Amino acid sequence: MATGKKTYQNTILDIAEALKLSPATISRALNNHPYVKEKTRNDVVEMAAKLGYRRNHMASGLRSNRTRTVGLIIPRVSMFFHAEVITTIQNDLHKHGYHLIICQSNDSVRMERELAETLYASRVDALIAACTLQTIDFGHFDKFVEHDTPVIFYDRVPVNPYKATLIKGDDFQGAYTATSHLIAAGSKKIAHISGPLTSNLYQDRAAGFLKAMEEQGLPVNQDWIFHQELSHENAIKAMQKLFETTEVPDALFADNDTTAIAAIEFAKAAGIAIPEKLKIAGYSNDPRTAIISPSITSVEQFPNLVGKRIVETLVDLLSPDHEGATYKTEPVVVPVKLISRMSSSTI
Amino acid sequence: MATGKKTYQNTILDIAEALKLSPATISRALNNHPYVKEKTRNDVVEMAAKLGYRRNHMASGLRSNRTRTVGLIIPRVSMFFHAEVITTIQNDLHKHGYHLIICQSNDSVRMERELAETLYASRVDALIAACTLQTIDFGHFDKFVEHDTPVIFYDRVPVNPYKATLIKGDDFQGAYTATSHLIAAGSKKIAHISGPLTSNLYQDRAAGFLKAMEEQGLPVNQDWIFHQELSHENAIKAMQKLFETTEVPDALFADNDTTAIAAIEFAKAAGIAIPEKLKIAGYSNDPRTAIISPSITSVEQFPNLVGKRIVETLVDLLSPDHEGATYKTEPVVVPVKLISRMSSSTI
DNA sequence: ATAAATTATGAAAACGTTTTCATATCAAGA
DNA sequence: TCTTGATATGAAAACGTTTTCATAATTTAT
Repeated sequence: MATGKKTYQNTILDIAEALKLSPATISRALNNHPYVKEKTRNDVVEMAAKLGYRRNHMASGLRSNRTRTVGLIIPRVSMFFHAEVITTIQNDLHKHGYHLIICQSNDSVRMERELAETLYASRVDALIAACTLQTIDFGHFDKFVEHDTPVIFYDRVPVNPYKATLIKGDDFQGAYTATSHLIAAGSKKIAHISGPLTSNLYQDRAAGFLKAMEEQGLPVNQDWIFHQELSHENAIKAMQKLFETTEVPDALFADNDTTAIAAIEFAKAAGIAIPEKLKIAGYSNDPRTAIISPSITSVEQFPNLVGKRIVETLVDLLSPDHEGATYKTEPVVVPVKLISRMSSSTI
Repeated sequence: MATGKKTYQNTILDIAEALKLSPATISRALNNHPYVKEKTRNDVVEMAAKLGYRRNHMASGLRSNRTRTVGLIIPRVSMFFHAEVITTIQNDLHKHGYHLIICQSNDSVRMERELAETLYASRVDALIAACTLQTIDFGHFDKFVEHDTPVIFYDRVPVNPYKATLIKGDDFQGAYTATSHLIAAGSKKIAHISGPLTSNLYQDRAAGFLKAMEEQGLPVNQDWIFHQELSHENAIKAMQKLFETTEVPDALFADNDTTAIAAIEFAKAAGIAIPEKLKIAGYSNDPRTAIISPSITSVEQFPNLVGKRIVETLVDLLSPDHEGATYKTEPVVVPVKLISRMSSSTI
């Protein structure tokens, strides 16, 4: 009290003093620098623990120009798929001593651009991004690439080559499997409510759908294919269009579960029996698909696996002895799996 | 190129040089220090914009001992209520120039303790926490309080007085309203599946339930009251107990929607008509409650409002001209609202 | 045994800000 | 006009690390 002793947190200098060593040695010992005697390192680690030393990230980051922080930009944390991905990313990154700063674009390109700017200014060590569906120009990520900050895109990824790592679900396979499943269940006249083709996601799913149809020699009715924002309202509108004519489809492949749910609601209201008259498959395996009746067949995307892959990749790219480019040249593809439920049952 | 000019980011020194001023003045101008001439400030701000200057958080934080970062500890980001709260907190904090570091305890007290430790070491300017249901000892937050770092608890808050700000839903009112609603719909024999009484949440809801029953002069059957972890399995077990005897309840008030959903499933399987033979009300207004059939009456907690209140409070407590304690003495109570659906309908 | 190479440590600078202290300028009061 | 007090700026220290450079200690090669 009478002394000028500070009471807040112990620093590297306190350890140095206690051990009669220089701060430089303490720093080296704590950072696993090779040129530190085994005994010295042990002493330091022990004393650090004893004093309850915690590295000051700001001082460390200022000097070394590394923040041990990763930035994440996503449309919304409250979307089921993303919430699950984040859960894993956050948990796994924490194990590796990294912080995660989560930012939401609210599906606005302008916001996404602004957030990228902010995160760049915050000197994050790496950036993870699931872009907006409207993001076509990826210029706001250039800064990162130019300064060798790894960028990882997942879910919604650039269509054109970009110096970043891509991690995505197997959308082609998912759509192909779902469509094949509907066909195998006896459907012949299949409609497809898809998202906008500006996104790789929906391009791939559209291709998977077409491949399955073609493979089974089924005609594709262009009036039954919709490319639109996958909202509840849009889905209802599409259903109205589909069922206002005399010839109606006997199955629907929807690119997300919100659309599939809306379709069920519409069918119930219109007295269309599911799965007898109309079979439905959705995408993402949202928890709601298991709850609604009839329950909805959907494509599981394994968000936790996606998160795991992201962190694995990142840790590799950020490891001090990583060599070469700051991105993987080959996209990492995470498998998907069809979860079959009542909405596509044969009875 | 030939010059030693660095190309990375402009600093306060670059602005100083460009304007023939000292770095001190630049800093003051940028931080709205009163003793800076109007013209000077304008010049500085203009030049900063021109040079694309962005404050280096680490240098700033190191010197001023403020990180402009807020820590958040929650059980899981993928729970609907929390996902929504986070969405708002993150968006609003961002507007005020704060970063948010989100950490998940996975509902483990040990993890929660560890995360508190980490966030403390990270020198967050404030901490927001939604504790584990098992958290009874709040000692791991003492450090923050002792060092005048504001702590805000929401949702699950300490029962005993603690030098922190409490933000919670009106659980008493929610339970009271839901129960009264069931009674008004004609129910007389109401069961209650509640969470463990170690948490304020369930204490308040239990009290609200009892108040409503008492007020209407209805007897409370202790065999029909459960205090347990609110999982799907536990809910099914409770339902089995409730319906294995001759005298069965005609309504159920469930402390969360997972339980209410399980109850619906059980009732469907057991051939108990809802709402004719059994009326059900849940809690949280999870999206699934609107989807399932029959749809479930539930208590909306306005997560976005909770998030808004949290940030408001925080910004106030962190504002440089805030005086007095680092916490609010009175808890902030966010209103709730009953959403009436089919599961409690009178027809 | 001596030189050379390797390993281990310390001194001091550096990172980019904020802040204290000193000093200069300015407006107002006598 | 000269003080005074307020306003405005600058010089330099400080925050806690990491890192460069220099040097000391140790091992290996000759």
